[in-house]
Amino acid sequence: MQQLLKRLKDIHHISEETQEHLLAAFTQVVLPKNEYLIEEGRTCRHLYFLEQGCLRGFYNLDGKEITHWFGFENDFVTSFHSFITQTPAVENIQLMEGSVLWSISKETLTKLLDEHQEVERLLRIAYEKYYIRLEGRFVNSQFRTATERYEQLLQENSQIVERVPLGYIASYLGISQETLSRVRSRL
Amino acid sequence: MQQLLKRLKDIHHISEETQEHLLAAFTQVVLPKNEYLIEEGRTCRHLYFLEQGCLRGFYNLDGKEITHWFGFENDFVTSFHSFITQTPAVENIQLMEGSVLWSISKETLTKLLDEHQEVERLLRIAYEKYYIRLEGRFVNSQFRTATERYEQLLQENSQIVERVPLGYIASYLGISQETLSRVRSRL
DNA sequence: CGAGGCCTTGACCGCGGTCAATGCCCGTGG
DNA sequence: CCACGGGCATTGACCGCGGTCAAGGCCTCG
Repeated sequence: MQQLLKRLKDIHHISEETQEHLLAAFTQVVLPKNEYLIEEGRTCRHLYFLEQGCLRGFYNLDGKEITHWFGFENDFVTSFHSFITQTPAVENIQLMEGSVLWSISKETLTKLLDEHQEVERLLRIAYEKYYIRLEGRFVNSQFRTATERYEQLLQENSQIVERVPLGYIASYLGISQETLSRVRSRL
Repeated sequence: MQQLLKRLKDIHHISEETQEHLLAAFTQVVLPKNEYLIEEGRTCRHLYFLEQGCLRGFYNLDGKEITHWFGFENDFVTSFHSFITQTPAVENIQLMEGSVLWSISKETLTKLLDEHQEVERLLRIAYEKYYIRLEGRFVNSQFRTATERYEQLLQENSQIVERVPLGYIASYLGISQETLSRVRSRL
């Protein structure tokens, strides 16, 4: 809970009063490894803060699972498309470790947004950050060889390599598991 | 100007009073073909609304220009990374046609955000939309063959094909111009 | 001890990149 | 009016990166 509050305050200053209302809006969720947070086809009604653990977002393409992002400690996670539009998700979110999360429903968030201008600003700034993070990934994803992608991952997100099975990492990088294995053997 | 107002109202309802303040904050800019809106290395201090015309965002990689997005009528455009963080841009934005734009400075926008909760909400919702749009592009960019990418572009953004040189489209799709040409000849 | 998950290694080959030549269209100037 | 040059697109030759298929090694866990 303190972790969540600290993360929120890192985004933008929050008054004492709003802090209380914010924290009261979140509910703790503890789930075991391999559990699903969201399944494809169902509408995602919650936004989660990941206090402890890690998870992956993946979708199915021609019968294969494509992992396209990972979440770690202090990330806000959900199927954004589904959560924002309240339409069925095209992706799944699955825990890769037993995790501790804090959950807030769409309705509760909407209420907070109506009642506290600070929350509106907080969310706007959070979106800004998430937008440019995604943009950065997008720009780096094209026009790089398999080796370059892996080396960049090592430099910028080495915890992924340490905590995640190689098969997931391969599809995250947009290459096959076999190619990733060969890249690693050449170091 | 009416176009800009309509676009804003499409995002979220705005009171009469806020409407006036919003419109007063924008300045018209008319620029000829090939002009730059933003150049790499300079910090981007304005957000633009594109009323008429079209443009491209591109960055340099190993001496080649990589066009990674296009803007058309009714788009809000800027180098988001640079505009949000107020650090030097890594990309360029260049007009592909003579264009009519409406410009708002970072300072003016910040002031509006402080004074009108509605603007804060408007921007938050705009970011939501832009975020899921980018996410969609990202998911579709990997694991598709050159032919699939082009066919999808034809279906979803046929105006790009009609208004933009093929060389730009090729790098937008993440393929070489020659490959795009061959894909097109096979129809 | 066997089964299954995870990773590695080998053989093969096709997609798509690079390089280079050529064609086509258009604006500009002699 | 035609000639020339530049921008844009097409086409061919070549070949390497990385994908697929398949086999095998190495854990861990029941």
